Amino acid sequence: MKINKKSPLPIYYQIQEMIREKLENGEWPPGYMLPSERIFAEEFDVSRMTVRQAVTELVSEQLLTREKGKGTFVAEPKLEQTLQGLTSFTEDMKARGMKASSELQLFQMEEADTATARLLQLEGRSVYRMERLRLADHKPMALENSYLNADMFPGLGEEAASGSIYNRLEQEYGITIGSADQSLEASLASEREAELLGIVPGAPVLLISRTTYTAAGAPFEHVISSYRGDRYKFRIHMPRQG
Amino acid sequence: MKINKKSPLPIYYQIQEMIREKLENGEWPPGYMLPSERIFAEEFDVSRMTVRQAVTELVSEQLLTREKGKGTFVAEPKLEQTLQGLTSFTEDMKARGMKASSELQLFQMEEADTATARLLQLEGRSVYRMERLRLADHKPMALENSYLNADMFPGLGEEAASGSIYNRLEQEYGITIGSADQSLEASLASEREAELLGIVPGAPVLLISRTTYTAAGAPFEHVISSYRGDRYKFRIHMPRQG
DNA sequence: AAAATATAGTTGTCTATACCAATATTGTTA
DNA sequence: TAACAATATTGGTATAGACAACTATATTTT
Repeated sequence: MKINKKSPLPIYYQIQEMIREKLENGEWPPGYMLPSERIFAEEFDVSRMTVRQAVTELVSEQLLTREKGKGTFVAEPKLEQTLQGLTSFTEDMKARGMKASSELQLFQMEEADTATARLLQLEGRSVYRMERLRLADHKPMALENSYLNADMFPGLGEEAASGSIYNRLEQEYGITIGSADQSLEASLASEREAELLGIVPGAPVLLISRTTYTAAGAPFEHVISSYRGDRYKFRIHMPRQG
Repeated sequence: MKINKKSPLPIYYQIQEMIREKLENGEWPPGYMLPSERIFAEEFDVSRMTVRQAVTELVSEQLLTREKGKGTFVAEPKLEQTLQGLTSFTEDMKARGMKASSELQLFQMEEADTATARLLQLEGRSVYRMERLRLADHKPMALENSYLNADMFPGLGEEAASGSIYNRLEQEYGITIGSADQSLEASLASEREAELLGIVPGAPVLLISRTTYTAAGAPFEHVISSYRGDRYKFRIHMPRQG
């Protein structure tokens, strides 16, 4: 509960981070009333406007809510959080109360086809291709084909397929994951898909295609997954207007 | 380009709305550099901080971007906008460059089944049910079944099925559309679906299920749509971490 | 006891100013 | 002309204070 006025970090930012930490570690639970702006200002010996600047951003992130005449309160958890962590099969299954695992079917470097090269904006045409059978509670759920821009991740080995690949890309290759485009369509299982997924050819599958971008806007990954139609529903919450 | 200092509306809000209007009518296109905060302040004869308050919110909405030492600029259109207006079939098709139309198959008041009653949190069990065949460029695209809470919209007639039903609900019944939950899954066309959609039974269809809530959080509509798998892809952009 | 009133505390809005940091522009020099 | 330096402009941070609008509580009046 201290700030450093001589830090190069802005005061409002220090206060903001302090509050954020209280929220994250649960010290200030949903519904909790924060100290008033004047109390904050006095405690830190800063102007009230500086406190307001710290709080305003957290309010716009919907972590806090302000009520005129009453106070500032910790917001209820956003339903919107369903959107986050959704890229990861592991996270997705965890949220559904299932245990995720996978069987590596294939890992190799290869020449990208035209569509993939275009999506990944490839200079050269080398991609890592990774095919994994995704299991939920040890039962087949999806067949996933990933294509990674090989130029961006030199020396990536087969062991990357196990564990959290995103963490590794962020830590070892210094990228920051930004946004993603996804498309979903209904299709029928091919022979190979059917065999691996344990369904009959022609059974319905949900085809999910995703392109993931770095925070800088560079596409680095393209994934095409076939989910068993009888086991998987894609859920999404749309905050406003739809 | 005027503000009214004696209006009960806050000055920062008036400035904000003025800017918003310039953005919406295209007077200030993407990339356009806004007058500097000091210019604004002088022009309106207000404090620079007041101008900043107006701009800050628009920046947090990603309609504007600020660059230190350079200026404040109109942001490029958000890809995220694909999320908005997505509830409406008409809007969706328009965004895809196609013309939407529909054929009303059924409109009646009926008793809700258990699942629908639960989703809509019905007191009574009356719902309007509306079945519409949705066409894009005059070709069948989806079969849509809507269930509306009848208690909330007394006297709704068959003519509601044509035109923008959301506008009507907002204007005549005073609701404000808030959020929505959607789920997507792959399935196979039933006999009836196949006939209306012009495909063979067992062809892949994308089942989209949506529950729409008012801004106050009350569910008022549940829609189940079957989209032709060969003609429709559901696209979504996930801003961060997604 | 109930109703009206005062009071204190909260966020909301706004001012006028000051200085900092990053960038763009202009002027000067080699 | 090119490189460098000075200046101007822009947004970023921060202050100290003021009054308004709203809420809750305490007090007084009826």
